[in-house]
Amino acid sequence: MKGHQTTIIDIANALNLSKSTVSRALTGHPNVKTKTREQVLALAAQMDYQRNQLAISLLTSQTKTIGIMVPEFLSFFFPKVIIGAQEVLAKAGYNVVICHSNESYETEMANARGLLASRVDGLLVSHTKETRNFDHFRIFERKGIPVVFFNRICEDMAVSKVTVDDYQGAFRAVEHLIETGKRWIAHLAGPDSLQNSRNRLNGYLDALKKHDLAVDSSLIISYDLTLDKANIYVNHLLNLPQPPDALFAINDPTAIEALKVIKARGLRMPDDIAVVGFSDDPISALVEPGLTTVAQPVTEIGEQAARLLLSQLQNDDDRFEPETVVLPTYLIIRGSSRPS
Amino acid sequence: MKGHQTTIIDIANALNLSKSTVSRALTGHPNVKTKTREQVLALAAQMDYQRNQLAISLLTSQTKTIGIMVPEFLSFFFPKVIIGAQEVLAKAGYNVVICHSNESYETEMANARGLLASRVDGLLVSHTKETRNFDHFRIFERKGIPVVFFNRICEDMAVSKVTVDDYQGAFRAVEHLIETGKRWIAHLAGPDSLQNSRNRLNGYLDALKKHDLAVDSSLIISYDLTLDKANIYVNHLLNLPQPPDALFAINDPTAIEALKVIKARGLRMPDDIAVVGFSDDPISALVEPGLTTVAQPVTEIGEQAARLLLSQLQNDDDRFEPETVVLPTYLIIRGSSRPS
DNA sequence: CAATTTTTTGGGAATGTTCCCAAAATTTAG
DNA sequence: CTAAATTTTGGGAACATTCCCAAAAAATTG
Repeated sequence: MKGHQTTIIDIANALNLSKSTVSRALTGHPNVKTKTREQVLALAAQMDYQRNQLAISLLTSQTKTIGIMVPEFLSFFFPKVIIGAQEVLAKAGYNVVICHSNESYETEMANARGLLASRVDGLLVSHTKETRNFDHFRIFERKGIPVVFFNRICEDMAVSKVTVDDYQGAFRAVEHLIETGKRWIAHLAGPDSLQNSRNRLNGYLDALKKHDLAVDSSLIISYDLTLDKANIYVNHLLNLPQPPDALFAINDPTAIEALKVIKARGLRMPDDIAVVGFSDDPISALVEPGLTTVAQPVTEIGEQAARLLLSQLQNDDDRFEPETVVLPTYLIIRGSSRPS
Repeated sequence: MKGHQTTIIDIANALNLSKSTVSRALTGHPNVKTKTREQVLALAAQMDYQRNQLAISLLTSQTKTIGIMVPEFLSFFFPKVIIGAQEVLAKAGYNVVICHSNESYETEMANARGLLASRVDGLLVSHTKETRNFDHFRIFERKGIPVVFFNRICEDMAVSKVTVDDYQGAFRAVEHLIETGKRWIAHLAGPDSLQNSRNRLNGYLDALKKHDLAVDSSLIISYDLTLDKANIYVNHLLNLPQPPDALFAINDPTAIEALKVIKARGLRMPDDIAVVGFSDDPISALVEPGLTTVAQPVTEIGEQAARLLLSQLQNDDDRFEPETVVLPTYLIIRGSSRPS
């Protein structure tokens, strides 16, 4: 008994039927005598029969499984995206396999190989900050397995993509700081490898330009998103001969780290220095002062990515045109920048 | 070309070899001429060959995949457990499929069916708060697929389990409140369906008893962990003729909701009312005042659960003895209860 | 150089399922 | 009651792989 799972052949033998008939009864095929179907169903339930998806997938060469690759899932962002995607995919009868690469390029490649071997039907990807070579994703493209990028996207691949308007969000955030009278605005930027880092940086730069403010390169620091580094850089900025009167951070964890440093130094927010983050992490509403931040429709990113993938999965007969969806962001103003 | 993945037969035909030889070359079997192996490997790389795990799993009847079922993964807790488990399992050559049931019993059952159909080799489970019937997990047991419960465990099943010492943690937390002079301590408890809720409640009760404090049932409220309810109940407690001077909450999100209500009412912490949570959510260190909380070794829960599963997976020849691991908790005292 | 040993290769079964086509059983019509 | 039509069932191929056993090729020995 050990290790042996009930198969349709076990049921067929027990009832003196052929596996074909049992298969038909189980899958709800119409051409089965009612009595036969009932017998099969009853025995299947009794024997804990559970269809073997491996065999079916092997035969039909589709697994009805989508791989989702994310760089991490300790912050609220990626789990929430996944939930959005999963809901849409589940409705279409797809399962989901989640891989997190822990921001490691090596792990990401290994995961991609694994998903390829387990024959996922499609892929939703947000790559690591280390990823500069995308060959492990191009294999999917070559094999005709649809790939959709979200949040962190690869510009060079002709596949569907979902992002938020990072440029506009950053622009609006910095303009808000300028409107509240800030003139010497620092930017803790993300790594250059991420397209959304670059877009946010450009939004920052253009907002300064629009308002005829000088861009000072000593106020712009790109870093790798590890929080202990954020701490160092914020301290560095505050130690400058002319410290900034505002800080726009690449994301909320970074901004909150800045809040800690600023509070520890006894500076007042926003009077001495205002802070704005990006992503509206739930924590941001709870810290004191509340963190002004650029919010994005997180669940919708997942939903949209899933929809783009599904549409590609369904219309595979003719040539597919990749699509890019850019979702809007909106500024949430809280105590860290609201003029008193 | 479309939809067709390269197989060993494609390679075999191209090189005028049999599929057996190609298979051997690819799997590193020793009995292959070096030159043949090189040819096969070169062509495989060139043709983007990727072994079909479905076929292998079907043949060997093991998928080298472990299912992890969690009720949610928006809070930091479950992702962190998953990361711990995944690390241990990956080292042993296992992949992981994550299912979240969104606290829905129906979804949990559907997920269990899915994992059964896709033939996972084992299961790590933390069930939903709705789950009272565990038949969908017993099927795995009956089929000889090892199951390990963690965090939220089913007492009635003779399988391995990993928990923290909820009783001791709660006891210590409440004793701490008593030591700081609190005498009228409320408890916002979790649903009765969760074993850890019951254990924490017992720890609370026994701490009161040990210090000869009266247990007042109006100060104990069980609820379903939805935060808007928490808000209502905290307000209710504060409106009592004799409001509590301390609150022990089932978890940190609940405690933080309480903090909000208390601050909105202009009460001082911990003088007017002290608050203690459970689980040491990262947010708890950031709110003001900092939240006193019972911390637990989160990643280790996942690691231990994975190890228990692996040991069961490896020694399947003889009878297996289920094991229960109880990990220690420790109290972190912050501003919400530290006497001024 | 034949005989023996060793290395390398090929053929076929097995895994669990679906689906097509043919065969058998049942129902309907004349 | 037979013939035709319909319903129900069975047999076998196919999916991609591994592994066992036998066959072929190469290497070694006397």
